[in-house]
Amino acid sequence: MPRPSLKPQRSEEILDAYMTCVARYGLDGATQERVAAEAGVKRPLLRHYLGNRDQMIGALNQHVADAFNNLTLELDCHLTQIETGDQFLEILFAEDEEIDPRLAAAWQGLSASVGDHPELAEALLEVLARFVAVLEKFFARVSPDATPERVKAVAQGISTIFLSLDSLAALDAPSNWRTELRRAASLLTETL
Amino acid sequence: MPRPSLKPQRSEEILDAYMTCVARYGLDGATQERVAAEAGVKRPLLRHYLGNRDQMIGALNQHVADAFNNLTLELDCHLTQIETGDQFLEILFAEDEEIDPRLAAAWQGLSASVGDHPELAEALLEVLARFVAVLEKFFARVSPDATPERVKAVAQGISTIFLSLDSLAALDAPSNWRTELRRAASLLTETL
DNA sequence: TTCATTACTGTCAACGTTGACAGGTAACCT
DNA sequence: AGGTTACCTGTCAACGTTGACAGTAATGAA
Repeated sequence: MPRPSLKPQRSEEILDAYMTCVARYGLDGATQERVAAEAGVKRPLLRHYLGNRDQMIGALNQHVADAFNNLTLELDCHLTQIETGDQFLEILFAEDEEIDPRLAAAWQGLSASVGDHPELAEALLEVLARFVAVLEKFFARVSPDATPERVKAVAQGISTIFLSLDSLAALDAPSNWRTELRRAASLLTETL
Repeated sequence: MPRPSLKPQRSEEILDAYMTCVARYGLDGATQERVAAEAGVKRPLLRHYLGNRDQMIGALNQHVADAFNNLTLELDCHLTQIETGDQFLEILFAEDEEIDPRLAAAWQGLSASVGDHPELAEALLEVLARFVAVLEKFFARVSPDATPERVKAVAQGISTIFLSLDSLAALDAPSNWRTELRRAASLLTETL
């Protein structure tokens, strides 16, 4: 019968290119032309697979949310084998790209466009909430004596620092800023 | 002789409207039409006073930098009369708009567009560096025993948290997130 | 009053982005 | 081999944003 559909793979590829562009240029700056170039396809294919712009944005939102949730799940998994805050930061701040650096940037790019696309807010919040929750769970385990409020605050603070890392990198900030932020995160963990 | 020039005032008004729009919609979303509407003038006037789009962006960058530097200076001034970290956080996290909430948002909006406008990066970094430096000076004074590295890290961490506050607000994050971030900042100060 | 200068408006052309679709090509199945 | 379906490209129209400029109104000085 028909030719086999590439829709799942192609959609994934395109959404990944889209995420890359959003991480780099923001949602408005991620034009279909750029996305197509990044994905190595012609522009009309974007429409073919993902529909019009609004649908593309919706799909991207889902894609970023899924990717972020995956990170959260993996992290959760890793953390079960870890006993100290510093080991945790070793993972979170690893330079070796174990954590996709586009994720935080894309998250920021989307959240910067909430003014024009209010429908994105909910998913972004939920994704972040899950991330924070995993951190919270971890800290509650390794620091059972800490009050829940402190644990919450530390988890929230480290999440915020984590999210801002890549936007600072985009500014070509001196590299010691990253290490100082890591130290700040470290200090937070030590308060537990 | 000539009709008196309104250039200084009008330019200021327009740039302020521009900052508002950038804080809300990002740089790309802040179209001349929106800025003009926000400022209550016709679009061609923007060009009349500020030139073409690139020049407008340059002027806006300067405007935001000036406004942020003013905040930094005021804060520096306030801090000379303050002796504890918590008093400081009281100012920084005040809900009563003592600190223009558009500032951090506009800063984020600009820094999100660095991919398309690399020339913005330098000013943004410098502005942030000054802010951090003021915090650093303050903490070094009230916690003279703390090591410079710790002071630096705390200042950097709190700055990052401060900058991210308004973008979370734009997401309609539950209000306790703000209080948790404040608590995180508070924990940071207590490590000194 | 008249003149010089600036404030402001109306309007159109140029450009980039998106939407839409016709038509060609490639793969799979019977 | 032929038919069916999906992949992919070329192309044009519509829309929004920006650039540009001519022309009018207002103000203060000579």
